[in-house]
Amino acid sequence: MEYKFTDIEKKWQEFWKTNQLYKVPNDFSKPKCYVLDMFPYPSGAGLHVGHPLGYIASDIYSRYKRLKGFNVLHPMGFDSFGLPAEQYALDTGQHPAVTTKKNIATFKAQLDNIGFSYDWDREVQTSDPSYYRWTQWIFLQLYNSFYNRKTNKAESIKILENAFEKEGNTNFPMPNAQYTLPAFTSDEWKGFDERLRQEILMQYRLAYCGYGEVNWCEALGTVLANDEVVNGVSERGGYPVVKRKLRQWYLRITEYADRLLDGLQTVEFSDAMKEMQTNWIGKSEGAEIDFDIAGSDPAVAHKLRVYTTRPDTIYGVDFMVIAPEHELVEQITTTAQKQVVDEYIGYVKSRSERERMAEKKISGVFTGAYAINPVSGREIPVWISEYVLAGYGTGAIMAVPCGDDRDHKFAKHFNIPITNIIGEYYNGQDANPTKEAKLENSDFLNGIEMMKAAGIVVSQLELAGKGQRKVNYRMRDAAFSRQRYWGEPFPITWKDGVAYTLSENELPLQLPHVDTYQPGPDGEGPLSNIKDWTDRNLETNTMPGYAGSSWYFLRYMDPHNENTFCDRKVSDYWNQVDLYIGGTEHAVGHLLYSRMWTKVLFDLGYIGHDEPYKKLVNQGMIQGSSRFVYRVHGTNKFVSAGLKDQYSTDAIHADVNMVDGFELDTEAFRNWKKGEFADATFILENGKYICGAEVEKMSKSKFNTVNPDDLVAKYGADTFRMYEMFLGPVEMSKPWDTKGIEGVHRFLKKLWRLFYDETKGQLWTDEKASAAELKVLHQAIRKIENDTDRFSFNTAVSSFMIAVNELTDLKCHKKEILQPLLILLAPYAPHIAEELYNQLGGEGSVLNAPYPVFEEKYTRESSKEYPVSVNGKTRTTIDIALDAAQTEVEQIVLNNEVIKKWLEGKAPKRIIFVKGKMVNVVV
RNA sequence: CCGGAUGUGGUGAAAUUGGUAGACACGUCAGACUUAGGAUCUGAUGCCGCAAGGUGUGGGGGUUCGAGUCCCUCCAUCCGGACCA
Repeated sequence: MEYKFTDIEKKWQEFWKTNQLYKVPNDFSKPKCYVLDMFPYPSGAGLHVGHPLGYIASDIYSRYKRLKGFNVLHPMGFDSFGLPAEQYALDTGQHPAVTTKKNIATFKAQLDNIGFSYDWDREVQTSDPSYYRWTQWIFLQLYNSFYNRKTNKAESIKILENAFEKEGNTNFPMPNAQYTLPAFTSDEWKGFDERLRQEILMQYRLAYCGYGEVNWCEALGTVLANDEVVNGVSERGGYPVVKRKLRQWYLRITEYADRLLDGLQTVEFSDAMKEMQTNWIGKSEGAEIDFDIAGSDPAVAHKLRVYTTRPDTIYGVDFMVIAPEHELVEQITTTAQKQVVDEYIGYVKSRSERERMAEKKISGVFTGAYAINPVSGREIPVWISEYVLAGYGTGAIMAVPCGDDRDHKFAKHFNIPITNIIGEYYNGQDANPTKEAKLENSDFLNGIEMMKAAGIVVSQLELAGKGQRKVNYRMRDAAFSRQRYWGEPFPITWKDGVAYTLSENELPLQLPHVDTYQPGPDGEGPLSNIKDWTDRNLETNTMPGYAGSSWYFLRYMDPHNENTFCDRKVSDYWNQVDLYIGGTEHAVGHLLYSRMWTKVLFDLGYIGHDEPYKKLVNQGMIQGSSRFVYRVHGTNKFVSAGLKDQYSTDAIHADVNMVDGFELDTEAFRNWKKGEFADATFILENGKYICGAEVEKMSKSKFNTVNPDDLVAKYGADTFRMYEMFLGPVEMSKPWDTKGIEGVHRFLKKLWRLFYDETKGQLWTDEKASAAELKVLHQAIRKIENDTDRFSFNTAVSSFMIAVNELTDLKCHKKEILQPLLILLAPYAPHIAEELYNQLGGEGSVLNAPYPVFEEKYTRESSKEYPVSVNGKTRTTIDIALDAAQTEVEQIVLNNEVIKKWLEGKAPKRIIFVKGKMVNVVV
């Protein structure tokens, strides 16, 4: 009997489906394990071999945990709102709902082909009204909450309203100090009209509407989040992005900065990932210091407030720099300098964000004004320069050229004298940002270490009322609205400029059907073109892509609940995602937003945990390995890669699927692209046409995509699964190479031959296993269990191969050995494992079999022990090297080889002995 | 510039706490069975060398009885953040 993988896989996939073996009950009596993949955006291109890498890893782990007796939640769904579907709709007129549905069907078929153990009953689609109903509901919770800095958690906005009524906002300072009315009393509050009250409350809400500079992308007609902008262009499409003021919705994620930072201590993310999130949050501790402007009327004295992380360098301040957009610019510029300042500001405005980032030219201009150092009383010139950013800190800095590189370059460029406060740490050539120097030229701070001085300076400034400690974050509130159609509508109506929420029983607010997807007027979204929508005064923005993905892991737990987004008892049971697998590209987007939403839902008491993911594994990207053919310029001749230097050629992408390794199938090439190259002639080397190669991103346009369906058809899903794992560690990025898949396929065939012989048929027996056979089995159990536990799937696959090789050598066909081996294999190659397990007469499905238990006694070496006396009858002096933990040696176990040598007269000179085990004998 | 990661045969890669480097597989070579094989099996395969032997984990230095693994330094590649005071 042959290994007919296609029949076997079809048979068992149907069996699992009809018997609902993947159905996961919310059975609270069993220990749980939640294994989650980042759900895909169902693009029109379908899956390529890069996608399933993480899915296979998580599927193996889920099946493994299931065998270990856990109730495993391993769901899949689709992040089906998003830009590409809408872009496609704009191009073709096809409704996003239609294309999305089609794409999802394709994805599901492709996924099922690989044999994943998803419980499709729990599938979620973010664009489904029964799902986004709850996205809208959670939005309302965000909208109706504020962050109470006293209790350090989100609380109902009603608590805030009551407080305002009683005592004004003295105990609840406004998070956004830029607002024109930062403080008010109880009486004032009572006097405010509805509109003003609502406007004030808006300054506190966790989801709020405001005007702000946003990243506006003209080409996409929409606003992008900071992390969707890469180097001044849009991440998707690479279109230019400019700043523009628009009415926008935001999430007040900045209030959670500290908790998002602290939470990282409690989760198992890679150091790289934690680092990225930490950098994105960008917490820095320092001080705000007020400098008076010299000569100004004390009554209206202009204070210049700066932010610094190094208050200890206060005596080294040689000049001040304020951002060109700073509000004080106009007020402090002297008449003499007015013209040059205006010119400079004009110049800065003419430069795009991109230019400012690309060419780091030193530029700036003196305002004519002087500030007074609040500690030394020294008068310091105030400059304007674009290297100071209006959006960070206070938009103004105190420049310490001897300690900061940018300040130093600026001082040198404009010939500003430099005060050295760090002695020999400063060489006159380059700034030195040391924190270790003992201060000089710093009056009462002289001789004090910089680290200590910082505290002293801040304390003194605080006493004098000229400064205070201040923590700054680089992270901004997240823009939460898009001028787009294909997203969740906001459950908000507008009346007289005041936002009102829909009531919960009006949800879901369904996305209306439209015939055109063109943007509305003034950068508004397509919804503003719909009369019925605008008549109802509904918000015309929609939510961004990350809205639906910020909580989907909760919906999987209780997907059909119509009373709540997820029952509290159910979320308490499934709790955190035990293993989350996905790419690094979501490091600062999705992962931060979903962490914030989880914390909010936790604060409001809807769930019992405040970090969504316990452990995160980042799968590497599978790149494409492109192939090129070289056409001799201006001809129809193609020259093999090794000879191309002799000609002038153009490189053309050739489809990797018609190349075997590097050798081109020239016939296939002639038939490719409807015969575009039908008349091609080839200049071969050694009778072959060799292609050039390059590693690139996997993409259809580069003809380097490989469809998993093709590989499954040729080798079977089990081979495909194991091969993807065999490629290397899941975390590592690597180019796809189909070549080695034969080896894995060969392994499965070899395994099959332990059970069946083509001529003899069934091979397995009920004989008792030998010690050698048991040793092979138990070594395999130990290794594979261990490897699976630590996600080292590539070495686990190797261990299977070793075991099967050894059993083949031993001609072992014993059920006692083979059956446990199949259970070990079931997570990796479920179809063949199920088939053979069944053939052996295993009870029920291998999916529910008990995992084999490793017993050490079977793996012990059976060697004889030779006690050797060292202090008694010595035949020679032996030097015994011990490791630190070892204090004495009672017995040395020598192996036969050493004894033999000893008897030949080669006495050991030194025996190296580590942790009770002899590791080396120096003869 | 800052931060993180990686660097091991022709190739993908192994090597739990420092303990025989290169497991396992691809590829290659030789052979067996075959009408044939892109099936299967056996053997060889880091490099230099006919051999004995030498050498070997990006380069250099160090700690150690012993270093792919730890420390210092330099180089290369990839990823992330970048005028954040």
